[in-house]
Amino acid sequence: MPELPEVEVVRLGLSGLAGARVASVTVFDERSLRRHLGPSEDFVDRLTGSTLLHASRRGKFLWLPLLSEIQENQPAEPAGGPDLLATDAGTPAFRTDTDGGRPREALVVHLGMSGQVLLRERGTDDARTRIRIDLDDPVHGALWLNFVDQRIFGSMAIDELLPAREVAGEWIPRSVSHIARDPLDPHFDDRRFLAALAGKNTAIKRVLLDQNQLSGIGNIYADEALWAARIHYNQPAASLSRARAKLLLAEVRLVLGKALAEGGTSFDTQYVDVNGDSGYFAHSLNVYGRQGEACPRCGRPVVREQFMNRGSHFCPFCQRLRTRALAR
DNA sequence: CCCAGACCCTGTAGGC
DNA sequence: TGCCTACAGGGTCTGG
Repeated sequence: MPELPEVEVVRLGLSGLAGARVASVTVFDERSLRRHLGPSEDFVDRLTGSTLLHASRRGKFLWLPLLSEIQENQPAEPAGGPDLLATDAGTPAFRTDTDGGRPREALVVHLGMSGQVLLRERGTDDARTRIRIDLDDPVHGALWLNFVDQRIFGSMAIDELLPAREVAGEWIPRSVSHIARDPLDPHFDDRRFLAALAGKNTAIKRVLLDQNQLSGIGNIYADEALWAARIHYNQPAASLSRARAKLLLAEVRLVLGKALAEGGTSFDTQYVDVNGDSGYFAHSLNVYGRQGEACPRCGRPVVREQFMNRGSHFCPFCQRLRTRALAR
């Protein structure tokens, strides 16, 4: 179940693809294009022939900016020079806009529950490959990028790049622009997040999972961070003291950072990096998936309850639901 | 606007 | 052995 650390590992694996050219695209299952606005032919046409640039990420979404064939064939604008239009045959025309060479759109990837991006030598198939991108890479040669997704909650799409809100020169796909920054992002706004918490009467876990408030956290890391901060998943967000909310945010950062350092969580073959290797964070989990086992802090059994159509794992002793505002 | 819950999707595990 | 059901949950959408 890829969350921020897992997606970041995939992003790092894809960053080496910068400069690779898309030779061809095959869509085996159109359901994997659910987020693409337009038919699959449009997806294939816009991707084929373009060059991939280095991968970016916002929360659990990642994207590879695309340089189109047309842009590549255009000569660079002369520095400081006036717009030169063709005056006779054979003289190249230059674009008038100053950022004519920047990527206009990107290949957006979301792994959903079971998505994998696997880089293989050309000709190496993977079971349940929904989309294949055939690449010519200047360093690695002929590659297949196999988008594998058992449950098809993930997707690929081509989307327009827009300027990011807070940071000049940063671009983000339109379909991702509503996703909040993740808590490890240097531009994450702590004060704004804490203020949002104070204004929400809903359960704290629901807020942690709300990608519009802060991104990158899924069910696993929500449970782990709440356990570390000793907060019950159903505690109303607004009932947390500011100190308690700050502690929770710090624990979120700790658990995400630790998982990132260990290469992401893995329980089975559901999550793998671009080489198909698993992470090792599963050994570090304190409550997730450990119902019935001893709480690592107090020794009492960990409990699993249904919440938001998901399992919530917690220690009923360490994480008690409090009806009055938390003092500390 | 805020909030809660339904829905999508399929390989695997477990019961009988 | 084989059939059946329950289960996993990220993100979007709808309805109150």
